[in-house]
Amino acid sequence: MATNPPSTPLYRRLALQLQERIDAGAYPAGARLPSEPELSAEFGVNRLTVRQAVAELERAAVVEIRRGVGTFVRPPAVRISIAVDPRSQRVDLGSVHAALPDAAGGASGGHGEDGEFVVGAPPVTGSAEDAEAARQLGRTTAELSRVDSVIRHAGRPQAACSYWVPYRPLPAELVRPGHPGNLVPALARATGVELEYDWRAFGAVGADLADAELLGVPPGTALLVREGVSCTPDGTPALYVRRRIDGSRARFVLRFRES
Amino acid sequence: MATNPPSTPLYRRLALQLQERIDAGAYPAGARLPSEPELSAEFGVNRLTVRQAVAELERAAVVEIRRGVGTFVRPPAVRISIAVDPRSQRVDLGSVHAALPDAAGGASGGHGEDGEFVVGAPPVTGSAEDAEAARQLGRTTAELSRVDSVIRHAGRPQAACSYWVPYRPLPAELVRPGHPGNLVPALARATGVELEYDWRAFGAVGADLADAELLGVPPGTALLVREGVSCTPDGTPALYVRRRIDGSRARFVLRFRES
DNA sequence: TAGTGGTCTAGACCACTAT
DNA sequence: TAGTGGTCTAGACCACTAG
Repeated sequence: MATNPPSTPLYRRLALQLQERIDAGAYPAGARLPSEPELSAEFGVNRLTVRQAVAELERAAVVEIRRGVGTFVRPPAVRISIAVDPRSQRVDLGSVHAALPDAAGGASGGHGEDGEFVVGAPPVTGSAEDAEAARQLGRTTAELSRVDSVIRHAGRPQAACSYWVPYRPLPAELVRPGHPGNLVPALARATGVELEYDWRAFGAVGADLADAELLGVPPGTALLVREGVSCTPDGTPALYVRRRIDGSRARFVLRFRES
Repeated sequence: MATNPPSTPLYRRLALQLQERIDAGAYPAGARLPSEPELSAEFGVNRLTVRQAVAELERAAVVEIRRGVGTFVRPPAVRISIAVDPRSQRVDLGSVHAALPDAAGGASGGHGEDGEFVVGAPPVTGSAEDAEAARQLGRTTAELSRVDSVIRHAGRPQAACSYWVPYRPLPAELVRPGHPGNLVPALARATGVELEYDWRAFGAVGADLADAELLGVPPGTALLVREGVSCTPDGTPALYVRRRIDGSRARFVLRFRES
């Protein structure tokens, strides 16, 4: 890179230069960046340094790396907007199910693979997630059942979901890997309770290795987390749910004005 | 690592092994992991491979790397809960300002540095963010002013904020790097309008290089994004705001039940 | 000063995608 | 097959933190 390190590491200066080129339109949206050996030669740095720079841009969702093909400038994010009615209290509105059909997906899609699919019913152990669920439901982990699922749409996994209920055992057919449709109503039926919102929270977290695998994204990808407790009409906590959604593909919207 | 690659790369298998040890309590929360040379020797792999594994765990918020000190298992996330009243329509509720005083920060804190600080008023160009703001406000970029700020608390930057208003120029003192307190009311006063929510959305994104710098986190860190439009009582869009908050430090909560 | 993580290089080989 | 990105090694030097 010619100049001396002004304390900023080489790979970051390289990333900034590439970012500048993209912002300036030298590499427009959809365009392929020069290959790693080409960048390596142009800037006079090792290929690994190039990779480190490009990896940062990928994590910032600036470029998309396609193995065996090249690295491409991402077009402006097109994200599914999932409506959350701030006033509605019943049922699990704002769910990914409700929103996905309206998705303005660029790629065609059209598979028989859409829907929610159980991926397993892991035992509730003392893991951090399980402990949190127990705390939220005011139970011990021994009283809880857990179901994990994936919601697929347009041929891609879009959301990873985990549900905890203070009820066990769950019916075998509900828990068998397959596609029982929307899990929240199914769980409500199975446990014999009516569900309404208690609270929901939005957070962000880097994908851990398991979620990365489930969602088909690199570990560390920014995920939007929507978690919360639903309860029976008398206020008894009856469901803790935690959904992880690829942040570059979806967002939740609250509208405050009529019309 | 002894065995042959079962198609899963070495560094990921290493990451999984470390994750297992952490889950099993071999490295409890707060404990220091073996140093990179130690892990390198123990598993018989190159130090760079170790680093790649540990870097994944860091991005998944499993460990925290402290330069010159070591790598430590992160304790269960303690995140600020920022309340969003789903029914309230006036003012900028759910703001970071309102929530920060209640923060259950483990570290002491107690600095005179808390508050919102203007970091600049960059010209509104054709950047992707500026274009989005113009679209949301129904204006051209030439009509907009922009202010960027950082909200600091407990000695740390907690949120990066950008505001766009269809009004220019803004008063110089509002835009001068410093600490004008809460910017939303200040902007409302400066532009002479009353603000109420139109909509707010929650998303997640990896920190780009600029936000990483502002927030003091590694690029690619999962950020919680809260964006939206506020308008005048007659429905004219008057403010587009976009806040980025370190996802491991905060979340937004909507409560649906009274009490 | 000793030990930790951070950066960078050179070179090798592999896996995937397109043609 | 040729070209792309993915993984891994060996070794060097630097920057930061603690005692």
